[in-house]
Amino acid sequence: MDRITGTRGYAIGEASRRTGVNIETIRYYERIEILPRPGRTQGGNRQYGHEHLKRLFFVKRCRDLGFSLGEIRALLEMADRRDFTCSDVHAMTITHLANVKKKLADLKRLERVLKKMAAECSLGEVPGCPIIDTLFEPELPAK
Amino acid sequence: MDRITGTRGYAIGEASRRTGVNIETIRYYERIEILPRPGRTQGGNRQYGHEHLKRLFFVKRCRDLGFSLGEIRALLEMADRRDFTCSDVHAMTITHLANVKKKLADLKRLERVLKKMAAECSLGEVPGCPIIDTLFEPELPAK
DNA sequence: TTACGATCTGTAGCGGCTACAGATACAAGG
DNA sequence: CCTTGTATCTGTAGCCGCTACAGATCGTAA
Repeated sequence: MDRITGTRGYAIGEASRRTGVNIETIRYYERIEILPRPGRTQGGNRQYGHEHLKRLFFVKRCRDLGFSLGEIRALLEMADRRDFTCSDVHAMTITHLANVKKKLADLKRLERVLKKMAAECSLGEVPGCPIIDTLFEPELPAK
Repeated sequence: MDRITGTRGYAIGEASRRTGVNIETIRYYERIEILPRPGRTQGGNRQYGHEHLKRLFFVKRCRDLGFSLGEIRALLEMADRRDFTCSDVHAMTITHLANVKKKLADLKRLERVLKKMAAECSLGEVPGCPIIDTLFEPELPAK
């Protein structure tokens, strides 16, 4: 595309700054074929166009939303082939949402247990501690 | 200990069943020195005593509570040396609790965004989808 | 031209397991 | 005692999603 338009594109550092994706990570995405190979300068440096940045943004957003690279690959494939239906995407989103909800529930429980442990602690300066004692008990309370 | 008391102890499979820790994981913990090396039978099979199981329970509980193996190592070292004070442990717990709270907040945001995306979807059977469109936007809404 | 930063490739490491392969050990039945 | 079948053994490699090097080359401003 750069060749067609004649524009120079962005070096990898610039792409990194603009998308918030680490340079090493960008190269990693290329290696695992999440990101298509960009053009190169005569010397061999990568040159990214707007399409690449758009895709990188997409990947970053999905990662921020907790999608795995596998899921992202699936989403991108659908988007690339343009044969996806909205309900395909909806299904993936709902599945992912369910996972998130589950993690939320787990974390809430953790929070509760940790708070309880901390509250029971007398903060004494002598050895011995109810937290350690609790941890040595075989059962997680308040399952 | 087995030798002193003359009891046989538990084979690794039994220890795994009793603690809920995977066999491979038990061996892994031994390798990274979270769990002390157990005695062996004449043939070379591991034999665990109650102390080992107790420690395994401890590790499992901590993992379930989201502590890293590094944190667990620190807790165990304190417990082993018996020189820890309750406030040391309290501090670690509070730090960890803060991390959990942060993760909780992040996940809640994810949940909100995912719900919103899903709700905007018309579930149409034709190509094109507001979810994909949203994902291609550079900014995460509702930061 | 020279200097310095940016980028290049390739490889190895992180955490926390998990999954093999191929060799032994052990317990129960005949 | 011998066989069979399961359990366990060691060692190594793989998983995910990066991250961190090392050592070479590119690009650019003075």
